[in-house]
Amino acid sequence: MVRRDKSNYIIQSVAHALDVLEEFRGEMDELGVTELSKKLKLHKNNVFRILATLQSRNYIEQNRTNDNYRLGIKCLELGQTFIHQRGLLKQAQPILSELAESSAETSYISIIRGNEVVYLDAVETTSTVRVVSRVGLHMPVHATAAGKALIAFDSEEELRRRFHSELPRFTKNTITSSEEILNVLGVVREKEYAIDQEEFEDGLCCIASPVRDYTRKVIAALSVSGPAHRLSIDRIEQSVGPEVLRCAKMLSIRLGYRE
Amino acid sequence: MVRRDKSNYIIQSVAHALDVLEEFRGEMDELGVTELSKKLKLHKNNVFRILATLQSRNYIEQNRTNDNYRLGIKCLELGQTFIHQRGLLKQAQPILSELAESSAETSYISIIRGNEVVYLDAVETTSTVRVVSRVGLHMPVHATAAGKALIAFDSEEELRRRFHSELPRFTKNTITSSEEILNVLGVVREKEYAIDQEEFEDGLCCIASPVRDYTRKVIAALSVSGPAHRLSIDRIEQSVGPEVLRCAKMLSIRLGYRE
DNA sequence: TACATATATTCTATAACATGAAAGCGTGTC
DNA sequence: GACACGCTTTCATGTTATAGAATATATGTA
Repeated sequence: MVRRDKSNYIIQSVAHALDVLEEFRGEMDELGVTELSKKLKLHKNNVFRILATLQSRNYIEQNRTNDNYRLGIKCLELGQTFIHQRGLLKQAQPILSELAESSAETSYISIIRGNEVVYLDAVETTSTVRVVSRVGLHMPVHATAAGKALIAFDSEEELRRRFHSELPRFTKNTITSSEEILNVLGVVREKEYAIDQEEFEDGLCCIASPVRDYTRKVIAALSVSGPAHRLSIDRIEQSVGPEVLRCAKMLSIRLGYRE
Repeated sequence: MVRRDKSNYIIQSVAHALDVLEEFRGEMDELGVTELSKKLKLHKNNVFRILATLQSRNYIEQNRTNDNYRLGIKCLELGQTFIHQRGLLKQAQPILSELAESSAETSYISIIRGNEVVYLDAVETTSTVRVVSRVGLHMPVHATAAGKALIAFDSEEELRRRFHSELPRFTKNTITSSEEILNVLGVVREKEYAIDQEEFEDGLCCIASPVRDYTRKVIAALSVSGPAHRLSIDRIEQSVGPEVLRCAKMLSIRLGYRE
């Protein structure tokens, strides 16, 4: 079906009401009927009735001393509902499942706390060889894919502040040079996903991609981890890497991110 | 005039739209047209058109994979606007009072709008020599302490975009060189408070400190202003500056800021 | 494959109601 | 007191929101 544009179905009176509501976004937090009427080219009686309707639901309230109108508490509640419903873990759940299935590895959602990655949730792989779950663990930023994805888009100043000396080693693959990690992060920024090839734990590889929200900032990392023998460079670059990136972008959109 | 109850002026179609919007408050974050139609006893076509209208303004968005609808980013923005317009002033009130008392000068809370500082509220000094209140006034960012505090933490790119040519002069002390203002802002970032020494108005000095909220961004400036003869450099650096900073930090915490 | 079901979307005509015009009321200023 | 201004109230009509039905698509089942 070729869908008609939804603008064909707009209800004019509702749109006018939204016009009124949106006038309160400006620098003036209190507005009068006449002022709104002039700004919106609506008759005063119309503005009054729209305000009365919005006021009846507490989206708008009236300052009794000067008769001006301002936003009401319902606006705050609506915003809080948005935040609640669009919460990270809730929105991540279906995407973690999808990623675990499509990659056949364990998927994770993690955040940054100081210099550590915190794994918040996971969906296990169905493969026969499993790795130990990381949920609840704190891990070093520089030696994990999730950590790299979480910080890759920080400012250069912030990154230099974070990496100014030799980094702790965990395996023979761990990157311990600040200079080298900064280079790797440049690659992460280009590819939009990060890799950990047995840098934190022998035999374990991870791929992670940044997740953003309505603030447009990286707020989490979506990642997949599995044994090195299953996660070859080929498989990472041809299949799992782009899949993690795709899922991370999907999650970002669900969290209100707009490119 | 005995005012009639405003329920006499409610616009039914707008009320229906608000009914639809409010159905998204529950645990179900995604809802379909038919479900909403049944819950609200509105015809499906009506619900569809209301959703289309709300969607055109981003109060509602549609999940493309399952055709369900959910709250859109505008709800968050509306909530944020409410917080901005109502939360700040309410939380600032007691701190303005405290600061006016401890500094024995007039305290202000102000925000930035474009290239101007807007003074939202003030608590007067109890000193015998008073200055004219600035509440409601718009003033140039570069020539006021509040303006400097509001922009000091913008990115260098943003600051260079803002200050790229000669700045307007108000007094013999006004900083008119873009290069110099950028240097001064560096000092503001170090001290976490800004000074205006008769730069906008002869005989008037101000000290301002940035106020942040849960977004971790600078959203307002807390300031003190008084006559130059009372606000010596010594007094500013030894007493009033740190006091303004302390109060600004207190207000930041009240607004949800966490270091 | 055919059929049933469910849902979002599309179309249309009419009567309901949103709009526009004007009047009323309260407050402030000269 | 006269006038200006802004919010609120009243009323009639014509615009448009509503109600009813149809359409298109996807999914599930036999």
